[in-house]
Formats: sequence, C-alpha cells, structure tokens
Amino acid sequence: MSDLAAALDVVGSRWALLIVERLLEGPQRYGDLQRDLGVPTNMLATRLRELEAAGVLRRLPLHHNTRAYALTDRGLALRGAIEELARWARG
Amino acid sequence: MSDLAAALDVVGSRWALLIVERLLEGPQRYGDLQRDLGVPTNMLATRLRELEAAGVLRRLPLHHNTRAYALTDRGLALRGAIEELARWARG
DNA sequence: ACAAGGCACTTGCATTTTGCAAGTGTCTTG
DNA sequence: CAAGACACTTGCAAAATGCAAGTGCCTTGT
Repeated sequence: MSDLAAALDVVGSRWALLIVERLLEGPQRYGDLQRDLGVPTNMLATRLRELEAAGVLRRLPLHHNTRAYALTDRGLALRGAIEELARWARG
Repeated sequence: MSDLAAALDVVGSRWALLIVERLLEGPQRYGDLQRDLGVPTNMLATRLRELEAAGVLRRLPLHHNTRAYALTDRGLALRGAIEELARWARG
C-alpha cells in the first residue's frame, strides 16, 4: 500500500478534508461545523469519530453537554496538503 | 463552494488520486493501471472517463485497439498535492 | 416548577457509489 | 482460423452517503 493510499484511508472519505480545513481556523463546535459545511449530521458524527480515532483531532469539553473539536499536531500537519489541493483548484 | 471542495469534486472520488499518482510516472495503458492499482475494471473505466472530461488526463492512441492514458498539464499540476498527502502519511 | 429551546448527537430508511464476476467486440499472433 | 490480448461493458450485491425525524441532557425564561 502506497503512502498516498494510506493517507486516503484516513482522510479520503467524503467530508473528511473539509472538516479538517474548517478546523485549521481553530476549534469548532459540532453545530458550527454542521451549519458551515452543510454536512449531514450523521456523517459529521461518523467522521468526527473516525478522525478522532485516527489521531487527527480531539474533543475539548467546554461545559455540560457542549464540546469543541480541535486538530492535533497530526491534524495540523495536513495544512500543506489541503493548501496544495485548494491551490490546484484555483490554478 | 470552497476551493478545496472544488478540487475534491474532481479528484475526491475513490481511486482518482491513485490513478493520477500512477500517471505521474508516465503514460500507462488500461491493463497496467488495473493490475498495478488493483482497481475494479468498471471503476477504472468510469474514473478515466471523468478525469478525461475534467481535463486531468487524455487518451493517447497507440495502435489498433490499444491506447495509453497521459496526464495533461492540469493533471501534472496535482503532483504537489499528491506529494504532500504522501508525506503526511509517512510523517 | 415547568415549558421551550439549544446542543450533540442517534436511528430508520432511501439513494448513490463502489465492488465483484462475467461477458463483449476488435485485433493480433501462431 | 482458433486462441489470446486488450479495453472495456453489463448485471447485480454490498457498502457508503444522505434525508428526516427523534433522543437525552442541560439552560433559560416565566
């Protein structure tokens, strides 16, 4: 399995990179991600679980039943790849 | 729609970036892509059609019923993004 | 105290995408 | 002129994605 295939195993599913891109701007709450990205709620829940399991992001408890999602160092390291893809789309 | 979302619309489907990565090594024939990537034949046919329509690659007729697939300039421009993703997987 | 609403999800089901296996048509080679 | 390579297509099953409604917890207003 190539390195690229390994990367796509983690961030290749629909919405994954868009979620990470949004989190590059700072920690966000579930409802914010949902509204800003227009991602179906069940998909968002699934992706956040997968990305957390993959070490890309982590939950930050805020209070009572609210929390924020923030990128780990591993997640932040995706910035280069995301910027290259966005640049390609503009190019 | 963000730039990233636009990029993923073109190369975000399964196998798309893996096909492009393989073509970065030079033009390849259908059977080679199929064997090297292990991609199902109907998916390969579909992706090649989409990527050609998107201007990422083009068909090069070789002779009789054989042809090769080669990246266009637009396809070659994906090199940076692919390398960043592969680097991320290694990192 | 109690109703109403925000928040972070889950659940059930329809639709779309992906995958497997087998088949098709054309051309070349023995 | 049979056999095989090549580049696909087709039919159907499985998995991923999407839509809409519902759940449980906590806060805020009255």
